Amino acid sequence: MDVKEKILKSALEVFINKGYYNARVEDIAEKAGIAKGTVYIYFKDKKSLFLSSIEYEIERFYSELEKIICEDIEVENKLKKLLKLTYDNLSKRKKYFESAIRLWPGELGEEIIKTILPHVKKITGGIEKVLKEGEKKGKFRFFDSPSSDSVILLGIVRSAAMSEVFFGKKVSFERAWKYIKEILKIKKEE
Amino acid sequence: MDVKEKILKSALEVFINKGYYNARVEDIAEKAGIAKGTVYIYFKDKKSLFLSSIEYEIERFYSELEKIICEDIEVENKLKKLLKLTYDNLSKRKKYFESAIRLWPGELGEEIIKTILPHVKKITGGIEKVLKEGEKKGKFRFFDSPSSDSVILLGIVRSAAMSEVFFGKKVSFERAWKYIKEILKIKKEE
DNA sequence: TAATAATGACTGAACGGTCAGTCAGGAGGA
DNA sequence: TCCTCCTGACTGACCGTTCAGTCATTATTA
Repeated sequence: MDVKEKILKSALEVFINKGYYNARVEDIAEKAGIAKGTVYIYFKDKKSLFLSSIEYEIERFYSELEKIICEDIEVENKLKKLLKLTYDNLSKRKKYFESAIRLWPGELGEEIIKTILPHVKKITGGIEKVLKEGEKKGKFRFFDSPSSDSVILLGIVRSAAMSEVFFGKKVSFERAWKYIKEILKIKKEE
Repeated sequence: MDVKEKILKSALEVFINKGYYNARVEDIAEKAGIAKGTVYIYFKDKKSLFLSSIEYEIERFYSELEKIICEDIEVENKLKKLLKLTYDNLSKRKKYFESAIRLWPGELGEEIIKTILPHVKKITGGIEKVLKEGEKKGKFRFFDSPSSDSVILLGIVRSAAMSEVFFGKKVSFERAWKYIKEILKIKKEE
Protein backbone atom coordinates (compact mmCIF):
# COMPACT_ATOMS: atom_id res chain seq x y z
CA MET A 1 0.00 0.00 0.00
CA ASP A 2 1.40 3.40 -0.82
CA VAL A 3 2.23 5.82 1.96
CA LYS A 4 -0.56 8.28 1.22
CA GLU A 5 -3.23 5.63 1.45
CA LYS A 6 -1.72 4.24 4.62
CA ILE A 7 -1.90 7.70 6.15
CA LEU A 8 -5.55 8.12 5.07
CA LYS A 9 -6.56 4.79 6.60
CA SER A 10 -4.79 5.55 9.88
CA ALA A 11 -6.18 9.07 9.97
CA LEU A 12 -9.72 7.81 9.55
CA GLU A 13 -9.32 5.34 12.36
CA VAL A 14 -7.79 7.84 14.76
CA PHE A 15 -10.29 10.60 13.91
CA ILE A 16 -13.18 8.19 14.48
CA ASN A 17 -11.86 6.97 17.80
CA LYS A 18 -10.67 10.25 19.22
CA GLY A 19 -12.48 12.99 17.36
CA TYR A 20 -10.80 15.74 15.40
CA TYR A 21 -9.27 17.69 18.24
CA ASN A 22 -8.04 14.77 20.29
CA ALA A 23 -6.45 13.10 17.31
CA ARG A 24 -2.80 14.11 17.33
CA VAL A 25 -1.07 14.13 14.00
CA GLU A 26 1.63 12.14 15.75
CA ASP A 27 -0.88 9.40 16.66
CA ILE A 28 -1.85 9.11 13.03
CA ALA A 29 1.75 8.96 11.88
CA GLU A 30 2.59 6.37 14.50
CA LYS A 31 -0.33 4.18 13.45
CA ALA A 32 0.79 4.46 9.84
CA GLY A 33 4.32 3.50 10.86
CA ILE A 34 5.93 6.74 9.72
CA ALA A 35 7.16 9.95 11.29
CA LYS A 36 5.06 13.03 11.82
CA GLY A 37 6.98 15.09 9.30
CA THR A 38 6.08 12.64 6.55
CA VAL A 39 2.41 13.41 6.96
CA TYR A 40 3.14 16.98 5.95
CA ILE A 41 4.77 15.82 2.73
CA TYR A 42 1.49 14.30 1.62
CA PHE A 43 -1.01 16.69 3.22
CA LYS A 44 -0.94 20.43 3.65
CA ASP A 45 -2.12 20.39 7.24
CA LYS A 46 -4.28 18.54 9.75
CA LYS A 47 -7.47 20.04 8.37
CA SER A 48 -6.90 18.91 4.82
CA LEU A 49 -5.85 15.48 6.05
CA PHE A 50 -9.14 15.27 7.89
CA LEU A 51 -11.21 16.32 4.89
CA SER A 52 -9.37 13.87 2.66
CA SER A 53 -9.94 11.02 5.07
CA ILE A 54 -13.67 11.74 5.14
CA GLU A 55 -13.85 11.85 1.36
CA TYR A 56 -11.93 8.59 1.21
CA GLU A 57 -14.39 6.89 3.54
CA ILE A 58 -17.54 8.13 1.83
CA GLU A 59 -16.24 7.05 -1.53
CA ARG A 60 -15.46 3.62 -0.14
CA PHE A 61 -19.00 3.37 1.16
CA TYR A 62 -20.46 4.60 -2.10
CA SER A 63 -18.57 2.01 -4.11
CA GLU A 64 -20.20 -0.68 -1.96
CA LEU A 65 -23.61 0.85 -2.59
CA GLU A 66 -22.95 1.02 -6.31
CA LYS A 67 -22.21 -2.69 -6.46
CA ILE A 68 -25.68 -3.36 -5.06
CA ILE A 69 -27.31 -0.84 -7.38
CA CYS A 70 -25.86 -2.65 -10.36
CA GLU A 71 -26.88 -6.13 -9.19
CA ASP A 72 -29.54 -7.82 -11.27
CA ILE A 73 -32.06 -8.70 -8.56
CA GLU A 74 -35.64 -7.87 -7.63
CA VAL A 75 -35.82 -4.14 -7.04
CA GLU A 76 -37.51 -4.53 -3.63
CA ASN A 77 -34.59 -6.62 -2.45
CA LYS A 78 -32.18 -4.20 -3.97
CA LEU A 79 -33.64 -1.33 -1.97
CA LYS A 80 -33.63 -3.43 1.15
CA LYS A 81 -30.00 -4.45 0.69
CA LEU A 82 -29.04 -0.85 0.04
CA LEU A 83 -30.66 0.36 3.21
CA LYS A 84 -29.40 -2.59 5.22
CA LEU A 85 -25.85 -1.75 4.18
CA THR A 86 -26.44 1.83 5.31
CA TYR A 87 -27.85 0.65 8.61
CA ASP A 88 -24.91 -1.67 9.22
CA ASN A 89 -22.39 0.99 8.35
CA LEU A 90 -23.99 3.41 10.74
CA SER A 91 -24.20 0.80 13.49
CA LYS A 92 -20.59 -0.14 13.01
CA ARG A 93 -19.65 3.48 13.37
CA LYS A 94 -21.67 4.10 16.50
CA LYS A 95 -18.64 5.65 18.09
CA TYR A 96 -19.01 8.48 15.60
CA PHE A 97 -22.37 9.23 16.98
CA GLU A 98 -22.00 8.72 20.66
CA SER A 99 -22.75 12.36 21.11
CA ALA A 100 -26.10 13.83 20.27
CA ILE A 101 -24.64 17.28 20.24
CA ARG A 102 -22.12 18.20 17.62
CA LEU A 103 -18.80 19.52 18.75
CA TRP A 104 -17.17 19.92 15.41
CA PRO A 105 -14.76 22.78 14.87
CA GLY A 106 -16.71 25.85 13.85
CA GLU A 107 -14.20 27.01 11.34
CA LEU A 108 -14.38 23.63 9.61
CA GLY A 109 -18.15 23.34 9.44
CA GLU A 110 -18.80 24.95 6.09
CA GLU A 111 -15.77 23.45 4.52
CA ILE A 112 -16.80 19.96 5.53
CA ILE A 113 -20.20 20.46 4.00
CA LYS A 114 -18.71 21.83 0.82
CA THR A 115 -16.31 18.92 0.61
CA ILE A 116 -18.64 16.07 1.37
CA LEU A 117 -21.96 17.29 -0.06
CA PRO A 118 -21.15 16.07 -3.58
CA HIS A 119 -20.27 12.63 -2.20
CA VAL A 120 -23.40 12.47 -0.05
CA LYS A 121 -25.48 13.49 -3.05
CA LYS A 122 -24.14 10.49 -4.91
CA ILE A 123 -25.53 8.33 -2.12
CA THR A 124 -29.02 9.83 -2.08
CA GLY A 125 -28.83 9.83 -5.87
CA GLY A 126 -28.21 6.08 -5.78
CA ILE A 127 -31.27 5.52 -3.63
CA GLU A 128 -33.38 7.73 -5.88
CA LYS A 129 -32.27 5.68 -8.84
CA VAL A 130 -33.50 2.47 -7.22
CA LEU A 131 -36.76 4.15 -6.20
CA LYS A 132 -37.36 5.21 -9.78
CA GLU A 133 -36.52 1.73 -11.00
CA GLY A 134 -39.06 0.24 -8.59
CA GLU A 135 -41.72 2.71 -9.56
CA LYS A 136 -41.22 2.13 -13.26
CA LYS A 137 -41.51 -1.61 -12.74
CA GLY A 138 -44.68 -1.06 -10.71
CA LYS A 139 -43.14 -2.70 -7.64
CA PHE A 140 -43.74 0.28 -5.39
CA ARG A 141 -44.87 3.87 -5.51
CA PHE A 142 -43.26 7.14 -4.63
CA PHE A 143 -44.93 8.48 -1.57
CA ASP A 144 -43.96 12.06 -2.32
CA SER A 145 -41.09 12.24 -4.78
CA PRO A 146 -37.87 10.23 -5.18
CA SER A 147 -35.98 13.16 -3.79
CA SER A 148 -37.98 13.61 -0.56
CA ASP A 149 -38.52 9.91 -0.20
CA SER A 150 -34.82 9.17 -0.24
CA VAL A 151 -34.20 11.77 2.48
CA ILE A 152 -36.96 10.33 4.66
CA LEU A 153 -35.91 6.71 4.12
CA LEU A 154 -32.35 7.53 5.10
CA GLY A 155 -33.71 9.38 8.13
CA ILE A 156 -35.64 6.32 9.24
CA VAL A 157 -32.70 3.99 8.78
CA ARG A 158 -30.36 6.37 10.54
CA SER A 159 -32.59 6.91 13.54
CA ALA A 160 -33.08 3.16 13.88
CA ALA A 161 -29.34 2.50 13.70
CA MET A 162 -28.59 5.24 16.19
CA SER A 163 -31.55 4.70 18.47
CA GLU A 164 -29.62 2.68 21.01
CA VAL A 165 -27.10 5.43 21.48
CA PHE A 166 -29.46 8.38 21.35
CA PHE A 167 -32.60 7.07 22.96
CA GLY A 168 -31.41 4.07 24.90
CA LYS A 169 -33.59 1.60 22.98
CA LYS A 170 -32.63 -0.53 20.04
CA VAL A 171 -34.65 -0.51 16.83
CA SER A 172 -33.57 -3.33 14.51
CA PHE A 173 -33.23 -2.96 10.78
CA GLU A 174 -36.16 -5.30 10.20
CA ARG A 175 -38.39 -3.02 12.21
CA ALA A 176 -37.22 0.07 10.32
CA TRP A 177 -37.86 -1.78 7.07
CA LYS A 178 -41.49 -2.36 8.11
CA TYR A 179 -42.06 1.40 8.21
CA ILE A 180 -40.46 1.81 4.82
CA LYS A 181 -42.58 -0.95 3.29
CA GLU A 182 -45.64 0.85 4.60
CA ILE A 183 -44.61 4.17 3.07
CA LEU A 184 -43.69 2.76 -0.32
CA LYS A 185 -46.51 0.20 -0.23
CA ILE A 186 -44.16 -2.67 -0.89
CA LYS A 187 -46.18 -5.85 -0.75
CA LYS A 188 -43.70 -8.68 -0.72
CA GLU A 189 -39.96 -9.05 -0.44
CA GLU A 190 -37.44 -11.34 1.18
CA MET B 1 -30.66 36.89 36.26
CA ASP B 2 -28.18 35.22 38.60
CA VAL B 3 -24.58 34.82 37.56
CA LYS B 4 -24.72 31.05 37.14
CA GLU B 5 -27.61 31.20 34.72
CA LYS B 6 -25.97 34.02 32.80
CA ILE B 7 -22.89 31.86 32.39
CA LEU B 8 -24.96 28.89 31.22
CA LYS B 9 -26.76 30.96 28.60
CA SER B 10 -23.51 32.45 27.28
CA ALA B 11 -21.80 29.08 27.32
CA LEU B 12 -24.56 27.51 25.26
CA GLU B 13 -24.38 30.27 22.69
CA VAL B 14 -20.60 30.13 22.36
CA PHE B 15 -20.48 26.33 22.27
CA ILE B 16 -23.12 26.27 19.54
CA ASN B 17 -21.38 28.85 17.43
CA LYS B 18 -17.81 27.70 17.85
CA GLY B 19 -17.94 24.08 18.93
CA TYR B 20 -16.47 22.76 22.15
CA TYR B 21 -12.80 23.08 21.33
CA ASN B 22 -12.93 26.49 19.72
CA ALA B 23 -15.00 27.95 22.51
CA ARG B 24 -12.61 29.66 24.88
CA VAL B 25 -13.70 29.96 28.47
CA GLU B 26 -12.72 33.60 28.17
CA ASP B 27 -15.20 34.12 25.30
CA ILE B 28 -17.95 32.72 27.46
CA ALA B 29 -16.99 34.91 30.41
CA GLU B 30 -16.81 37.98 28.20
CA LYS B 31 -20.23 37.29 26.74
CA ALA B 32 -21.62 36.90 30.25
CA GLY B 33 -19.98 40.18 31.26
CA ILE B 34 -17.71 38.67 33.89
CA ALA B 35 -14.08 37.66 34.22
CA LYS B 36 -12.74 34.23 33.40
CA GLY B 37 -11.91 33.38 36.99
CA THR B 38 -15.54 33.83 37.97
CA VAL B 39 -16.55 30.95 35.73
CA TYR B 40 -14.42 28.67 37.87
CA ILE B 41 -16.25 29.74 41.00
CA TYR B 42 -19.48 28.32 39.58
CA PHE B 43 -18.18 25.41 37.51
CA LYS B 44 -15.41 22.93 38.18
CA ASP B 45 -13.96 23.06 34.69
CA LYS B 46 -14.78 23.61 31.05
CA LYS B 47 -16.10 20.07 30.62
CA SER B 48 -18.64 20.32 33.41
CA LEU B 49 -19.69 23.76 32.20
CA PHE B 50 -20.32 22.21 28.83
CA LEU B 51 -22.35 19.32 30.19
CA SER B 52 -24.38 21.67 32.36
CA SER B 53 -25.14 23.95 29.44
CA ILE B 54 -26.41 21.01 27.40
CA GLU B 55 -28.62 19.84 30.25
CA TYR B 56 -29.92 23.36 30.66
CA GLU B 57 -30.87 23.57 26.98
CA ILE B 58 -32.57 20.17 26.80
CA GLU B 59 -34.59 20.95 29.89
CA ARG B 60 -35.66 24.27 28.39
CA PHE B 61 -36.77 22.46 25.27
CA TYR B 62 -38.57 19.79 27.24
CA SER B 63 -40.51 22.36 29.24
CA GLU B 64 -41.80 23.78 25.94
CA LEU B 65 -42.83 20.30 24.85
CA GLU B 66 -44.55 19.68 28.14
CA LYS B 67 -46.67 22.76 27.74
CA ILE B 68 -47.99 21.34 24.48
CA ILE B 69 -48.49 17.88 25.97
CA CYS B 70 -50.69 19.36 28.65
CA GLU B 71 -52.76 21.48 26.28
CA ASP B 72 -56.37 20.42 25.93
CA ILE B 73 -56.60 20.10 22.14
CA GLU B 74 -57.27 17.43 19.54
CA VAL B 75 -54.59 14.79 19.93
CA GLU B 76 -53.68 14.83 16.22
CA ASN B 77 -52.93 18.53 16.46
CA LYS B 78 -51.06 17.97 19.66
CA LEU B 79 -48.75 15.49 17.98
CA LYS B 80 -48.32 17.79 15.05
CA LYS B 81 -47.46 20.77 17.25
CA LEU B 82 -45.03 18.66 19.22
CA LEU B 83 -43.20 17.53 16.13
CA LYS B 84 -43.34 20.98 14.57
CA LEU B 85 -41.66 22.42 17.65
CA THR B 86 -38.96 19.77 17.33
CA TYR B 87 -38.52 20.54 13.65
CA ASP B 88 -38.24 24.27 14.31
CA ASN B 89 -35.78 23.78 17.11
CA LEU B 90 -33.59 21.62 14.94
CA SER B 91 -33.82 24.05 12.02
CA LYS B 92 -32.96 26.97 14.24
CA ARG B 93 -29.93 25.10 15.44
CA LYS B 94 -28.69 24.10 12.02
CA LYS B 95 -25.29 25.36 12.93
CA TYR B 96 -25.09 22.49 15.36
CA PHE B 97 -25.43 20.10 12.52
CA GLU B 98 -23.48 21.68 9.75
CA SER B 99 -21.18 18.76 9.90
CA ALA B 100 -22.33 15.31 8.89
CA ILE B 101 -19.42 13.79 10.70
CA ARG B 102 -19.16 14.04 14.43
CA LEU B 103 -16.04 15.57 15.84
CA TRP B 104 -16.90 15.50 19.47
CA PRO B 105 -14.16 14.95 21.97
CA GLY B 106 -13.64 11.23 22.41
CA GLU B 107 -13.07 11.44 26.09
CA LEU B 108 -16.37 13.28 26.52
CA GLY B 109 -18.49 10.97 24.38
CA GLU B 110 -19.67 8.53 27.01
CA GLU B 111 -20.10 11.18 29.62
CA ILE B 112 -22.30 13.25 27.35
CA ILE B 113 -24.51 10.25 26.69
CA LYS B 114 -24.74 9.45 30.37
CA THR B 115 -25.59 13.04 31.16
CA ILE B 116 -28.16 13.73 28.49
CA LEU B 117 -29.79 10.32 28.00
CA PRO B 118 -32.23 10.82 30.89
CA HIS B 119 -33.27 14.17 29.46
CA VAL B 120 -33.64 12.80 25.94
CA LYS B 121 -35.71 9.94 27.30
CA LYS B 122 -38.11 12.48 28.77
CA ILE B 123 -38.59 13.83 25.25
CA THR B 124 -39.28 10.47 23.58
CA GLY B 125 -41.39 9.64 26.61
CA GLY B 126 -43.48 12.74 25.95
CA ILE B 127 -44.09 11.71 22.39
CA GLU B 128 -44.98 8.18 23.45
CA LYS B 129 -47.49 9.61 25.86
CA VAL B 130 -49.25 11.51 23.09
CA LEU B 131 -49.16 8.45 20.82
CA LYS B 132 -50.83 6.39 23.51
CA GLU B 133 -53.41 9.10 24.07
CA GLY B 134 -54.22 9.14 20.34
CA GLU B 135 -54.48 5.40 20.16
CA LYS B 136 -56.75 5.20 23.17
CA LYS B 137 -59.03 7.81 21.65
CA GLY B 138 -59.03 5.88 18.37
CA LYS B 139 -57.59 8.83 16.50
CA PHE B 140 -54.62 6.89 15.16
CA ARG B 141 -52.92 3.53 15.50
CA PHE B 142 -49.49 2.49 16.59
CA PHE B 143 -47.66 1.23 13.59
CA ASP B 144 -45.29 -0.90 15.66
CA SER B 145 -45.20 0.24 19.27
CA PRO B 146 -45.15 3.66 20.94
CA SER B 147 -41.51 3.14 21.70
CA SER B 148 -40.31 2.35 18.15
CA ASP B 149 -42.79 4.73 16.62
CA SER B 150 -41.48 7.65 18.62
CA VAL B 151 -37.92 6.91 17.52
CA ILE B 152 -38.93 6.70 13.88
CA LEU B 153 -41.09 9.83 13.99
CA LEU B 154 -38.25 11.80 15.50
CA GLY B 155 -35.95 10.37 12.84
CA ILE B 156 -38.26 11.57 10.08
CA VAL B 157 -38.61 15.03 11.56
CA ARG B 158 -34.90 15.31 12.15
CA SER B 159 -33.88 14.23 8.67
CA ALA B 160 -36.38 16.67 7.16
CA ALA B 161 -35.11 19.53 9.31
CA MET B 162 -31.50 18.71 8.51
CA SER B 163 -32.00 17.74 4.88
CA GLU B 164 -30.91 21.07 3.50
CA VAL B 165 -27.61 20.90 5.31
CA PHE B 166 -26.91 17.22 4.81
CA PHE B 167 -28.36 16.49 1.41
CA GLY B 168 -28.61 19.90 -0.18
CA LYS B 169 -32.40 19.75 -0.57
CA LYS B 170 -35.02 21.16 1.71
CA VAL B 171 -37.85 19.01 3.04
CA SER B 172 -40.50 21.14 4.74
CA PHE B 173 -42.24 20.17 7.93
CA GLU B 174 -45.54 19.78 6.11
CA ARG B 175 -43.97 17.21 3.83
CA ALA B 176 -42.48 15.28 6.75
CA TRP B 177 -45.88 15.36 8.42
CA LYS B 178 -47.43 13.68 5.36
CA TYR B 179 -45.19 10.64 5.90
CA ILE B 180 -46.11 10.53 9.54
CA LYS B 181 -49.83 10.72 8.80
CA GLU B 182 -49.39 7.79 6.48
CA ILE B 183 -47.61 5.70 9.08
CA LEU B 184 -50.04 6.44 11.90
CA LYS B 185 -53.03 6.46 9.54
CA ILE B 186 -54.13 9.88 10.69
CA LYS B 187 -57.07 10.87 8.60
CA LYS B 188 -57.65 14.53 9.31
CA GLU B 189 -55.94 17.17 11.34
CA GLU B 190 -55.48 20.89 12.02
C1' DT C 1 -13.86 45.45 59.46
C1' DA C 2 -14.54 40.90 58.12
C1' DA C 3 -16.21 37.96 54.85
C1' DT C 4 -17.35 37.01 50.41
C1' DA C 5 -17.13 37.65 45.45
C1' DA C 6 -14.75 38.83 41.45
C1' DT C 7 -10.64 39.78 38.83
C1' DG C 8 -7.03 39.04 35.31
C1' DA C 9 -1.97 38.36 35.01
C1' DC C 10 0.43 34.37 35.02
C1' DT C 11 1.93 29.39 34.39
C1' DG C 12 2.70 25.18 32.33
C1' DA C 13 1.23 21.71 29.30
C1' DA C 14 -0.14 20.46 24.79
C1' DC C 15 0.41 20.22 20.02
C1' DG C 16 0.56 21.86 15.01
C1' DG C 17 3.86 22.78 11.90
C1' DT C 18 8.97 23.43 10.44
C1' DC C 19 13.35 22.33 8.70
C1' DA C 20 18.17 20.90 9.20
C1' DG C 21 19.88 16.60 8.99
C1' DT C 22 20.00 11.43 7.78
C1' DC C 23 20.52 7.66 4.84
C1' DA C 24 18.97 4.03 1.46
C1' DG C 25 19.47 3.30 -3.02
C1' DG C 26 20.42 4.74 -7.80
C1' DA C 27 23.75 6.74 -11.27
C1' DG C 28 28.13 7.22 -13.02
C1' DG C 29 32.96 6.70 -13.35
C1' DA C 30 37.26 4.03 -12.97
C1' DT D 1 33.10 -4.79 -9.46
C1' DC D 2 33.87 -1.28 -6.30
C1' DC D 3 33.83 3.31 -4.91
C1' DT D 4 31.90 7.98 -4.83
C1' DC D 5 28.49 11.19 -5.43
C1' DC D 6 23.80 12.57 -5.52
C1' DT D 7 18.96 12.69 -4.62
C1' DG D 8 14.86 13.16 -2.15
C1' DA D 9 11.88 10.61 0.97
C1' DC D 10 11.77 10.54 5.55
C1' DT D 11 12.84 11.89 10.37
C1' DG D 12 12.10 14.01 14.92
C1' DA D 13 13.85 17.73 17.93
C1' DC D 14 12.42 22.12 18.31
C1' DC D 15 9.68 26.49 18.15
C1' DG D 16 5.82 29.36 18.81
C1' DT D 17 1.30 29.76 20.05
C1' DT D 18 -2.79 28.89 22.39
C1' DC D 19 -5.50 28.39 26.40
C1' DA D 20 -7.36 25.91 30.71
C1' DG D 21 -6.90 26.57 35.16
C1' DT D 22 -4.68 29.06 39.39
C1' DC D 23 -4.23 32.40 42.89
C1' DA D 24 -2.62 36.76 44.85
C1' DT D 25 -4.93 40.91 44.79
C1' DT D 26 -8.79 44.02 44.65
C1' DA D 27 -13.73 45.26 45.04
C1' DT D 28 -18.04 44.78 47.19
C1' DT D 29 -21.25 43.84 50.61
C1' DA D 30 -23.06 43.17 55.27
